[in-house]
Amino acid sequence: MLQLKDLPDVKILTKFAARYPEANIDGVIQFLTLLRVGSDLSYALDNFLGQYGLLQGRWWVLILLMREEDLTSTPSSLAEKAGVSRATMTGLIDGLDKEGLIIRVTDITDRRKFQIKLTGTGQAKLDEVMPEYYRRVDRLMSVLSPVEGDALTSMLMKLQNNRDVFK
Amino acid sequence: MLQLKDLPDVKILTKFAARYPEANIDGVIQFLTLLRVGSDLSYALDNFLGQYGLLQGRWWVLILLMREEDLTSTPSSLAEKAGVSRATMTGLIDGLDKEGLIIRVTDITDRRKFQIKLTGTGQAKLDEVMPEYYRRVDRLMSVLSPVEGDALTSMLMKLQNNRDVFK
DNA sequence: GACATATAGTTAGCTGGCTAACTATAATAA
DNA sequence: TTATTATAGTTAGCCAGCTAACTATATGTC
Repeated sequence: MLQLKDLPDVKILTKFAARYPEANIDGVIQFLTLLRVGSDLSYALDNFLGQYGLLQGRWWVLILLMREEDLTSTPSSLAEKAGVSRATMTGLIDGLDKEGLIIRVTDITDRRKFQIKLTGTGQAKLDEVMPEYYRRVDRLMSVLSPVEGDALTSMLMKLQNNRDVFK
Repeated sequence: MLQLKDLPDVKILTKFAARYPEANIDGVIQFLTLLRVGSDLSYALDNFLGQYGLLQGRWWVLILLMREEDLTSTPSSLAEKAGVSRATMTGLIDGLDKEGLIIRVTDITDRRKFQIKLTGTGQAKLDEVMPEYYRRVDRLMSVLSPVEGDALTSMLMKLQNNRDVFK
């Protein structure tokens, strides 16, 4: 959620630095900026998807299904790939099912399972959203040169791999 | 929420590129990486704060109060600076109040308002959390050189200022 | 001064996450 | 074969956001 509408000014930084000398101001600003930009972009994406009646969770399920050769997967596998709990995936699938974007097919070989399949309607929804999505992302990222873009990803991955410092 | 546990492989990318030729693969990967790293780091931070009985929302309120000369602010102002709705701020303040980390003081000049003040207990909580927080952030960001860190912030701000492409 | 409008804060009800507990089924080990 | 353990999915209940509607108070205009 953290938005940090207010970057601290010099006076504030001085106050905090006096009380907490271990603070590395530059690092903190970089860190907070990353959190803020990530959260704002995520919000912007949700907003965009909302114009098509989707949100990140549902949209992502459709994409994961389209990735599959037979447009089919299981709730567990989808949950893992989307990074949500199985309980959450149940809810996402319920919603997509109601709107006819996917169907639940019972699995003959294992009666605990369902196979979730992207419907024609679901594919049509993706065909409606994705071209515009790609155009927007392209426009967004166009402020970075290819070299910068690579550098960004590489730095982000370094941080990602180092995130267990918070553990 | 979007976690993208699974970056797409070449076969998948080819499939999507065939159907959606407007896709700029590099840009999409950079974008999704940014969302993912931002969300994972935010999650890691919440996890860290949780060890002290805090979450980002409450922690942020305490910091905003400490920033003030007289350790005092109003719910509206806090809401705006924290980037949450006033309704959400009511809930955050309720929680902090119950734990004695802040107090509500009625405003004499405008009876619609409260002044929210950081208590000694609240300051003590910050004194407990912040040094360790700064150490963790310092360790996290230490994988980037100062030059890289500056470049990261500068690129992030470019993207931030360009996020209305999703509007 | 009285009425209309604006502002501060709260409440109610929605949403999409989560965990933990549950049911059904499958797999494994005695 | 039966008992145990593991797995798939759902349900129930919690949490922290949100918006919209509400109450109380201030402000501004006729």
